[in-house]
Amino acid sequence: MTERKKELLASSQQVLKNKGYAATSVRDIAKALSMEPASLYSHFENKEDILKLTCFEMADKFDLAIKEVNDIYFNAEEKLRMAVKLHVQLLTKNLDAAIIFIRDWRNLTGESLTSFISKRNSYEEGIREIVQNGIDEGLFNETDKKFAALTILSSVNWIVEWYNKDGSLTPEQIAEKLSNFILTGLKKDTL
Amino acid sequence: MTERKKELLASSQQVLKNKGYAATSVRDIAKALSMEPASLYSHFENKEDILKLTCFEMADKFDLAIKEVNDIYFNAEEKLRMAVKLHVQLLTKNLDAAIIFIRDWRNLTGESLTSFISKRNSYEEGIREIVQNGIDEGLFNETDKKFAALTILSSVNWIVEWYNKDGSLTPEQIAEKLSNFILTGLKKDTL
DNA sequence: ATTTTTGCCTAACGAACGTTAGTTTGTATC
DNA sequence: GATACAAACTAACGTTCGTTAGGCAAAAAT
Repeated sequence: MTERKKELLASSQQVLKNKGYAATSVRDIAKALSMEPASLYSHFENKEDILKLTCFEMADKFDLAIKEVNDIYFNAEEKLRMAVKLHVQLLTKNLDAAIIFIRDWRNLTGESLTSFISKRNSYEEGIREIVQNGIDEGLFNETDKKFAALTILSSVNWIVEWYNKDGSLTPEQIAEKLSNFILTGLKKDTL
Repeated sequence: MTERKKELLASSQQVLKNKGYAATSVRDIAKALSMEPASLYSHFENKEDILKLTCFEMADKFDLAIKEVNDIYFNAEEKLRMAVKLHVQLLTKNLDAAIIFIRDWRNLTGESLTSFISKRNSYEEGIREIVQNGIDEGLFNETDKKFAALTILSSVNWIVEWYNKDGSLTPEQIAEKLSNFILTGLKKDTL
């Protein structure tokens, strides 16, 4: 991908995240790119191509991150903390793309959609593995792995709804708070 | 609202949840209702009216539920468990509407949008209150209330993404699992 | 110096969009 | 039997949609 294309993709994402993929027209995107609608097609195959590039670029980054974590000989708590930290980093450093990735992947069609879902499942499986590690190590409660993985992912992904890079919390602080919450919950330890 | 209108609204929601509000055309909806597109306008003001009715009907139900919970003299743990239980019940008993409510409220415009957001904030504030109760009672860890409320809500709302009424978990079981997770997290109590 | 490629343009296509006007049909009410 | 109302219809409106064809100027490659 050329520098120009990356630049155009980033600007496209900036406008797509506002109203969502389906409610944003090619003309809206073109305006944000300061060009005529037809000129878009010199860079992208079609409208969905922009969505495809966005979703798969993010999916690939997450895939890489979870594989990295699961290849390391940490204990489950350390693995989980690292997975959350990397996840939060990916979301916050690519906030526009992340918002589209999380909200608009359903608008993919055909093979793109099925392939995206399978990537997503494999990431989810990575999280489940960590939970299983923790159970095997006697560190985590015996639990419904699928349920736990989904709950973890939902709370992590939700940060794109409120994260503000000018806000008071750094991505690192968010990751730590979130990890603590996932690991120990709200309740005080009743010794 | 007449029975007929309720029935039409329910069928509209069934089709809207599939592709999302923005990607679903009035003609799609009409087809699901076995009528001509123009006939829709005998019952609804316009397309957004359907979204508006859906979002506000759900918002009102949640509003009622949280007020009910916060008016009861339970301790914070009981309040939280009840809030989660009611929330899960509302989502699962109105799954089609809930999916639209959660995913598509952003497509509201003008006064509807601002009013919806304010209702949403007030519900969120209700959850924050419960967390504050728990802190005051010395039951919950001193924590970032806003952060905690958002994390709780994200994990609860996420169930619409995987809940299946023919699945193995009843809404009650889901609510209990979720409450346990929120309260105590993954980690085993280390006595 | 000439050719090729790139990046954008103008113009326009056919299709789909949300919506309106006016009409017909069936069903209660008087 | 006449009247009123509701719920659907047919037909079409103007707009916006995603996309294509073809051209033109500047930059890069030969």
